[in-house]
Amino acid sequence: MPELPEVESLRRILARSAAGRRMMSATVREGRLRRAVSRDLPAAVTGRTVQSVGRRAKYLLIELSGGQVIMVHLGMSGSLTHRRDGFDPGALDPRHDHVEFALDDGSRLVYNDPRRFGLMKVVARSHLDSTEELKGLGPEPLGSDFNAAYLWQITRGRAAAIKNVLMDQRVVAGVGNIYASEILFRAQVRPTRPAGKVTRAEVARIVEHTVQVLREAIGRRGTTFRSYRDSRGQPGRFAERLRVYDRAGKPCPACTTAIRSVIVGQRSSFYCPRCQK
DNA sequence: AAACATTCCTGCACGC
DNA sequence: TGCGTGCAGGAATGTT
Repeated sequence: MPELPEVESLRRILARSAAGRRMMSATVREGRLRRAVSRDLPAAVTGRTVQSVGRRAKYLLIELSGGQVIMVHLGMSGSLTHRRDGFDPGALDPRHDHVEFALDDGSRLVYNDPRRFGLMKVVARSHLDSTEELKGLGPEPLGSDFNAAYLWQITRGRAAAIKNVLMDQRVVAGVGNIYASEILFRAQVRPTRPAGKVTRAEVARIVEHTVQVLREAIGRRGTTFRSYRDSRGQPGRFAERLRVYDRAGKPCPACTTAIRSVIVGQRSSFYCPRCQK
């Protein structure tokens, strides 16, 4: 489930464990991701030192000496693990260890992605914000630019379902399918509601719970259903906090009515027909 | 065996 | 008409 909380968790762990380390080599075993990994990548990063690790939306940004940044997106099924002796790969299949960076302390950063919907590229830091990937992104959901006034204004007149708008990365960057369902449950708004018909009070609740859900998920290092692992190889622990996602037919934690599932914008969505209007 | 955590692209409908 | 925008649908892929 690489949505924002998963990527932010990776960032925090890597910022502690990989910062200051020098990259001794990079190996691309399988470069056919969403876009092909450039052949120049190993040469561009070898010998560089990891200065810091950032994030924009669901993109992880590994900042290197020399002004280069490795931009990583985990797609649907990707993970980036920091491995040393004794590392337990958990559910990760070594056949999908596509890219590997060897660090100067003998540890390795390994990008694993079964479905290969992810992305990895090297960009000059000065050009980061003008890349195709980042330039159209909306505000960070945990930043001050994402507020009720903004969401109110951007939803007016829109016929699309509120859940689709919330997941539109140009509207707000980082909310994916799982958290969208959870946010709307807490905000008591049905995922199918036309965005333009969501009231002021509801818009305010959506913003409030977006922040609350994402913060809580970051605190639990994300959500794991199947193979997602954080950079230490551990599953995320937000899965046990999910109130509606993947719980069709089970009782609503608030009122015990059976949770329903519905397809919105080709993505499965879950809601309580009683609590959510 | 149908479903799926992501993004990107196409094409249609609509309004100015 | 032509252009921009909004929106829906499909595709990429391997696993369970």
